Amino acid sequence: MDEALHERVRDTVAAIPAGRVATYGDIAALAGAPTPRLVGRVLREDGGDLPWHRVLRATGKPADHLGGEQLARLADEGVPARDGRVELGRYRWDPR
DNA sequence: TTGATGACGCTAC
DNA sequence: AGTAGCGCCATCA
Repeated sequence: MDEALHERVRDTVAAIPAGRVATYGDIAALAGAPTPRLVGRVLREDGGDLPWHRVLRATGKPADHLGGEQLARLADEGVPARDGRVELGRYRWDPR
């Protein structure tokens, strides 16, 4: 198991500022994960202590099992959702 | 070891 | 714009 990578992903997700969102692909690229699927796996295991609600798919849509829970949290942080979809082009986290 | 599954992404239709 | 198919890597049966 790559605990280093595991921790790297967690750190990256935790680095997402409030009011901003990031895609699984972005997290994978920043954390150096081989595939975005690994990001989802990490969130599934240790997502309890992480702002997982700021992580969306490339389409700007949250994961299916999350329901409106994620959208509600984002809206509370100032990220409005349009028809269950967030405007990535505007709220996408840019780690410049 | 092979096959199937999954908090996904990209391309094609 | 929405749906479908294939690829991706790690874990489990």
